[in-house]
Amino acid sequence: MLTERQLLILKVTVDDYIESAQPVGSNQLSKKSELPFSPATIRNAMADLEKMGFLEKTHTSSGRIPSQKGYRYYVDHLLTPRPLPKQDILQLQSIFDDKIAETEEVIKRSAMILSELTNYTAILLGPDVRKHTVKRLSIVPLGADSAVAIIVTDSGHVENRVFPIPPGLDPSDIEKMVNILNERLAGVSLNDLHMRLEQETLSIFRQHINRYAELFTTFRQAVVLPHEDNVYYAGKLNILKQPDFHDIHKIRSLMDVMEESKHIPMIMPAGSLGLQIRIGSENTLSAMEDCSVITVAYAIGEEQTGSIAIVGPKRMDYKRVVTLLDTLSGDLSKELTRLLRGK
Amino acid sequence: MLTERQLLILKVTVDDYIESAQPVGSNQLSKKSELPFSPATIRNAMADLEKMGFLEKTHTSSGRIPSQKGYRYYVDHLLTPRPLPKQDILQLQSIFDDKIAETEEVIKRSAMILSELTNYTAILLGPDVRKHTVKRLSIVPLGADSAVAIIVTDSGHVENRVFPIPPGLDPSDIEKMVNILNERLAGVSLNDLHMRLEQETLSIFRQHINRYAELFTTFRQAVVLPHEDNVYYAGKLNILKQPDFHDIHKIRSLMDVMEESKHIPMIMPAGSLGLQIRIGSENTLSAMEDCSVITVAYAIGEEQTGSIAIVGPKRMDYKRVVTLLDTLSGDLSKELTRLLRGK
DNA sequence: CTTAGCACTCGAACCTATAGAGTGCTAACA
DNA sequence: TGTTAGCACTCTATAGGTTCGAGTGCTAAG
Repeated sequence: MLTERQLLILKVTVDDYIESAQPVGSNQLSKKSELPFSPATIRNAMADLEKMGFLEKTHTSSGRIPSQKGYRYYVDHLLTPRPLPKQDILQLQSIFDDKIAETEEVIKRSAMILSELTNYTAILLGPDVRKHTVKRLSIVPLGADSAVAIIVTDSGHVENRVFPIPPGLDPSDIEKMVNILNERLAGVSLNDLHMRLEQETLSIFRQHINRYAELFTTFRQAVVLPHEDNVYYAGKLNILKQPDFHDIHKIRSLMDVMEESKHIPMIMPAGSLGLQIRIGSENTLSAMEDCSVITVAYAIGEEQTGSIAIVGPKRMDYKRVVTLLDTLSGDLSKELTRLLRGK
Repeated sequence: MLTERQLLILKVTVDDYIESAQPVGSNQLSKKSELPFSPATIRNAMADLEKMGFLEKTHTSSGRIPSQKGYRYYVDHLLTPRPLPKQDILQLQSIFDDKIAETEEVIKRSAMILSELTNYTAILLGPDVRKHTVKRLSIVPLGADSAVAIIVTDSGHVENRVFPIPPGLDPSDIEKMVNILNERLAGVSLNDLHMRLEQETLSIFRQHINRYAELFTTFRQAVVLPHEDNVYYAGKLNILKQPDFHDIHKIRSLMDVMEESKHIPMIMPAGSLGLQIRIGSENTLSAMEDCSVITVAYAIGEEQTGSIAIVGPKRMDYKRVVTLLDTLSGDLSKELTRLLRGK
């Protein structure tokens, strides 16, 4: 068990290291007014903390830095959230200042502001497009042999894809097809669209449309969404500002991993409610073993969710980021739900 | 005037430095079979080349590296284009392998392949969306108070934006409006859209639609396109592979500049036909003074153009990149024009 | 005109000494 | 008994010195 004093010293050590990025020594600490002890006393306590695995030395006679376990304890027990400075609150609220009507636009702005406020990298995951439902389908012919298929969802999101149409097709057939599609598929989620397309409309096409087979096949291919996940990054270059990252190779593999959208689920695991902090090797990806990631979910209405992640060095300003994310996730949920309801 | 031998030695020196990234010495060069001279002879020639400003020394007793003037001369007079290896040609052609119908998709893939083939950063500028013409306008109401405006262009590009609609508006009015818009504005370029909207449709709205003013105002705001230029990047992280860039601050300001789309016109000036090479400080942006940029334009049909840029170190493999860009720009023009014609 | 020879220069790598920050331990102190 | 002063010790970072090697410029011989 840790004594009061040890706790205090652990906290101050971590705080100091977070701020200075330099190993912390007992002399330095003894100068702080929170710690009215002599360097020797602090040394003893730090030695204990090291024995227990909360602190580490970079070499025999250096000051100490928090270990992974040290950060973990700090985050779990020593984080005294402090209200955000007004300046920050104002800036967070500026996200919603202009009356933006688009979910995606709001999310993009959130990412930007967040990366500016933290100086870390912000990754925002929008709500899963596949849960959106079809509001309107349309097909706009572009010329003799191609057309663009457009799907508008209830959220105002628009998916579109150009696809080839069989040559010599009667334009009125396309019109018929669009009507049937809208009649049958309005309200279907994008996820089910592909399946329902066959179930509900194929037989009707067969009855009403000449040469339905070719048209149907190419259209179906167009609406299989190899949609990019809607991930928004901001402040990718902020990593380069951190003194913790000096090794170009590490930076590269880190940036590589973050760009690659297939790694997103590893960085911000879905389905976790509330705020999550992963420190160093607690991250699944080895390229991120020197990083900490803080994630939080937000909600849009009752069903849809998105998530926010901040990626920074292990030595990140947890206190500040946690408060920022807490606030933003609340605001974002409120605002986006309001937007959704309006529709 | 330069002698034959000096030319040869300049060329080999630049070639060697491009390959090795190390200052080139006379001993090293004398071992090459292209240069059957003694080190002393080569030394004399190199001393001359230095006096004339084509080569530089990093310090008194070091080997030499090409100066800006040296690169310029090399590029202007000593570049002997060499046919592309089959491997590269195959990979370039793989861009058009799948029958992709979308211009944007083709451009994206080109950027990717190009950055892979060169190991530099590729920036591709798509054709100016503002020159595309309206194929179909539509408005899809999302609920009581908002709707999404959709513009499909002749190229198959889709612009969309959510905008608020006045509460209590008659849905049939929207339908009327869409009909009028399509009747009057089909074929208008996106650039002129805003102007023509007022000229051609406002008076008609006045006659046919109740409360046209509010609807018109918000709709007009929606179709003012603060469209992102369609710029596609690939291989942004390739800079980190170059041994020339070790200073994290320089890397950061370079990456910063490249991300910011407002700098794009500075990086790849429009309106230049043919292939352009800018070396070091020939670039307008000071963040790019250690880079070379090679740009080339491509055409889509008779009117539209886009451009391709490769950003790498001054010590870039000009020969290879020039050939690659020449080939790709031709292929791209052909393929995209074909795509356009089909519509 | 070319080249061999040679003295010279400079950076990179390595060693050494020193200063300074920090530690652990012991003994004195309240 | 817990706290602190004192002290020897450790290790890094820095600066200075030496050596090695690659490269140069110049001169004189071929």
